[in-house]
Amino acid sequence: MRCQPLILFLSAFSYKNVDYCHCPRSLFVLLDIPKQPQSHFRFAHSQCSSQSQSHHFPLHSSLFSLVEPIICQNPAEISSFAAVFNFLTGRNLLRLGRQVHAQMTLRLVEPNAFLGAKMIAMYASSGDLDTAVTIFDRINNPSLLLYNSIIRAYSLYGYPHKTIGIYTQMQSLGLQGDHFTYPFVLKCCASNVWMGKCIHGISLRIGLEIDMYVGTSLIDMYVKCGEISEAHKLFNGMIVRDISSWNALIAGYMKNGEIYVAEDLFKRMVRRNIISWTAMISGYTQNGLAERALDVFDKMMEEDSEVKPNWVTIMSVLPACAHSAALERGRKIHKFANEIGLGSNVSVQTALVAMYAKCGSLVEAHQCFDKIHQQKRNLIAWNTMITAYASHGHGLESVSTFEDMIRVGVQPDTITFTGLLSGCSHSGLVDLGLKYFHCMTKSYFVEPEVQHYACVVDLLGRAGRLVEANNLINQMPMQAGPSVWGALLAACRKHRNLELAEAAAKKLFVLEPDNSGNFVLLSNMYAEVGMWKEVDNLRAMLKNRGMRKTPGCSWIEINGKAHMFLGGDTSHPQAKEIYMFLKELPEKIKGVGYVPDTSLVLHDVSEEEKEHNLSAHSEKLAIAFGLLNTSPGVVLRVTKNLRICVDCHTATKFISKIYGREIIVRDVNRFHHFFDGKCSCGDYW
DNA sequence: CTAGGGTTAG
Repeated sequence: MRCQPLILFLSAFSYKNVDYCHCPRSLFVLLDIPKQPQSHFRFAHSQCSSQSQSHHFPLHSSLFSLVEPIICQNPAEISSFAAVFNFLTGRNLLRLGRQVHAQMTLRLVEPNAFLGAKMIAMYASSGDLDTAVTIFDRINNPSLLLYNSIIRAYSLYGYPHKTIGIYTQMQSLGLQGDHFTYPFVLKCCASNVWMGKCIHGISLRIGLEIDMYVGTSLIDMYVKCGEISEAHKLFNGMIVRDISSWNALIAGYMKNGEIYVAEDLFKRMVRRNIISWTAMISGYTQNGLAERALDVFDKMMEEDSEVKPNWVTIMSVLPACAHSAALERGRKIHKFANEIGLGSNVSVQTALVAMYAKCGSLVEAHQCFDKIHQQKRNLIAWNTMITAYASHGHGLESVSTFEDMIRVGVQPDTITFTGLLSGCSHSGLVDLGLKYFHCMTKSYFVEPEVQHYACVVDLLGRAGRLVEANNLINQMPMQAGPSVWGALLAACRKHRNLELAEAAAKKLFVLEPDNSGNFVLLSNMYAEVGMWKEVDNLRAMLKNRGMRKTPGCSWIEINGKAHMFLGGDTSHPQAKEIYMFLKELPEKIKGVGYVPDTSLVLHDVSEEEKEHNLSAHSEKLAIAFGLLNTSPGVVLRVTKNLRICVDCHTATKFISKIYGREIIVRDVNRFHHFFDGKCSCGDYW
């Protein structure tokens, strides 16, 4: 094989699309390796340092034999090596890169600033920042290009201090930085407006603010520092505006909760790309408007055929399905993701696991997790699966998944333990949970945080060990947050400890003054023991603060369409049938042992809600609607915005028995699988 | 070179 064309080819291919027709056949081996999306940067980092490295690079020796002739024929050619490193950049081929590097060293090729920059780019993109830094340190006559590549590396790895340090060092050498430097330096000012403003000033002084990339980076910087008006000012003053400048501003307004401004900007855009659409979709999701997110996704698919959804788009729309428990929608998007070749993207797969779990289909969630290639299973993927099991009350599976994760050498983090501990508490695995809690620092190097304490308070509390739970709160090394007191309050409700409940509620009224749920819970406890004066006091407090009890709301998806019910709702077209069904229900299930729990009827907060008697609870309406509109054997999946009430829980158990149905209810904090008269929570929720 | 991003407790 002649080598010069190969070098030319490699360098050309690294920059632009190349006409494939003239390539030697063997080169297709090289061509088949896609450039990795940038996120692999971060993950490659941890993957490469784990022991399973060798599985990543099965192609190395054959690839190396392709690259070798170039090196052999031009042993001292800096440009040959530069072309090869350039090609390897972004392809996650660390070992091959190291082989080339070794050959280079053997042939006594000393890298200059140009070659050094290419090497740094290769190492940084393959997850080996340390080597990139070493190379940088050894180059004697650094150039702007060299500085840019190390700044890029540091900034993408998320080391703001290092980036700024190198940038300062560069300045002290008299190198100003160019339009390639500033986007990366600005990325590091995300939470430091002061620094951002300094860099902004410098870029103005050297006349870079007219650069599109620098301009957009400045907008993004101000957005990330929470100074949206500053960002908008910059946007207005920009001479050359790009789609990305609009996108950055739209995303900023969405993050700031100013949806209308974002919508207006989006409407005013002359041209939109996939990022504009994705910004809208994820913006809606972030602001809790899942339905709108799904609508925008559909609209994009209908109206804008130019635009092609990518993995970020899919990842942004799946949480919207999860949020609204739209299982059918989620399945469709899953199919679509497979069609456009995103089926083996870890991030998409992880989003799928979460979506299926949150839509109540633990089976499909697990199937998706299984399909994630062993080596690609990163921290987030494991966390998602552990949390999925936890929310479905499969504590033992949470634990065994956690142990698998440890076995394959993935280091757990704080979220892993919240998942694991909540799994233990949802399943009543008190001792196991306590064991993990007590050894998490020593064995796994994860320091307990507030949310872990909340899980353990919940764990002890559900089991009735209220005094221990309370003691734990007193021993906490940090301030107990709302989640901790909330867990204690819920436990006190379950085990009827009014004294502790009052203490917990008192804290919560201060910590969460807008959460009516705490008032309602305590009021229900007073009512249970007939302390009506206290009930009245709490009602008055609610009223004074202008709050109302959050109305109960449930929905069920049938044939891909969501049907929503409020407590006592009569507005549904089939309301008559539903109420007829519910009227006859108690008599039917009394036959198999149902005893209505009417205690809660008396405790509704406001008078007008008294009419919403037990049979009209929103979850019952949804279940009745489901039974009336599906064929026998179909699984019913109901989602509720609050916790399921005791009577509905009991009734649903009996319904599952006499109708032979599997009914899956997602309430605010967990899943209940009803089947054959039993619930997966074991009445432990 | 810039813009969009999957996992968190009651």
